[in-house]
Amino acid sequence: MTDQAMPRQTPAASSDDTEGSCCFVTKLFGKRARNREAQEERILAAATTCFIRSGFRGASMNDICSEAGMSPGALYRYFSSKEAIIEHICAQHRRESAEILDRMSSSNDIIEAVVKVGIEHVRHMSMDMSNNGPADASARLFIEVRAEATRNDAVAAICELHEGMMRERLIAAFTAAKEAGLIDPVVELELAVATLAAMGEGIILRNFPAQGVPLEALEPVFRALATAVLRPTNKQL
Amino acid sequence: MTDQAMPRQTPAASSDDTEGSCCFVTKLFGKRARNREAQEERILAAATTCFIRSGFRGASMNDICSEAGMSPGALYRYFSSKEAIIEHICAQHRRESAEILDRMSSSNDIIEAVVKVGIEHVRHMSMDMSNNGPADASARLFIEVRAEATRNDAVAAICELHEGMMRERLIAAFTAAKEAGLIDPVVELELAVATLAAMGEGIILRNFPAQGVPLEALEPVFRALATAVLRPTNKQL
DNA sequence: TAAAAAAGAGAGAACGTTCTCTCTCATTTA
DNA sequence: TAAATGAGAGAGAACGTTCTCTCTTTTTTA
Repeated sequence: MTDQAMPRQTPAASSDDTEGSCCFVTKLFGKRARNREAQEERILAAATTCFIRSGFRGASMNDICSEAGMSPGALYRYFSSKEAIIEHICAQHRRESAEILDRMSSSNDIIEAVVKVGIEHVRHMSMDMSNNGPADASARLFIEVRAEATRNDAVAAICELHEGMMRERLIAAFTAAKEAGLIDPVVELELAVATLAAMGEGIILRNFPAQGVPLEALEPVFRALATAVLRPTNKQL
Repeated sequence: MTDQAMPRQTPAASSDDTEGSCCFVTKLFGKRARNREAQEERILAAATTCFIRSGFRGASMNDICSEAGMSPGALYRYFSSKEAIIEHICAQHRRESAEILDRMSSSNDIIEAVVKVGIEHVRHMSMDMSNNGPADASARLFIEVRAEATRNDAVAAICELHEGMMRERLIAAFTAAKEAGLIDPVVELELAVATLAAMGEGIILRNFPAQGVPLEALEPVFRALATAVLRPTNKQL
């Protein structure tokens, strides 16, 4: 099965050149620069679609060109290699995952905060409609990124970078919660964080929402597991 | 980095033709048949090594031939295509995972049985020395298989087959345990099985042993999570 | 049992295709 | 008009697979 061809289009032809393009600012923020960004995004979106459909190795540059409605000559003006596109997409995906943690509430119920972040993470992975592909596109890409990381050092480094950030962020929140008496003092925070992360990723990997388990059903599961990990001796508050 | 070349060898040259080759039994069980099996295994082992190193798409048939010390002409006598080798290896890997469940004890402590199976699963995935590759070779292959299953229908069917068997096996054990009063009556067994499976696979995905978390440290984690899932209201027995 | 025929197994060159990436030249934009 | 942009042919390597040929082993024939 081959990729759908798209009619080639010159993006600047989309006729909204209302903004004035004056002086040297044009160099950095003018139409040219904006167009370059738009083209890069177009390529990345097309590549993401192709990679989800066929994998990093399975999708060819021709596939990506067709999907983007662009010639190889044009595409290579924006990205120097397929590897560069892969790394860009991996970084983007891992960054988006990490950013979910930034929205974690610092309320005084650490268990509920963890549950909310877990659910949010699964929702983001399994019900992403921003691409026009399958709902679980992001989860598929996640598996692909992880597989790539086992043999591609650059991708492994990207994953490690963002995972380290997530780990730190969680450890900080947990340390505060522990001091506030919201987490059992016997809990080893590093292991707890690793366990919760493994759980979340396992649920993404098995793709619960796509298998008929609704997000709401996942909530008590997350709560039970978070409680088991953070309050093993079951003291309330 | 390219694959190591191996000196070609004619397996029949290994001069142990002590067994008499008489009558029609030779046809099915004779040297020829045994040799064919040995060659198939040689190819599968080589392919596994290459696939772990470079992925299903990243490893070429030439890589596999070099690793097996065999020419393409010889290899294609045993497997009709690369796809056939991939499917064979996927089936083998998933079958081995499923078989771990067959050794699950039917003792009267369901939690401990689950813990043991979980640990055994992680050990099998993360500390497999049967290949001479990395210790977590099996875990890497697992991720690759899962990634392939998202876009290869044949591989997806293989995964689904074995997963269904595992699910049934666990549901049966849990149903018995529930009737014996070892599992909280409010527990939905399907969701419990799915949750435990996700946890196990998440831990394999994150590769705890390779990251410095020893198997023994994993035991209380598994126990806490199994308890949370199977006895949410925390009645003892 | 000895010679002849058939089948099996493997090596390695070669096939057609597809891959990533480059080059040239035309067109658009500032 | 100079610089930026894009189309598309295509180079060169690598891909999965097949082909032909040789050598060995087994089976059949005399």
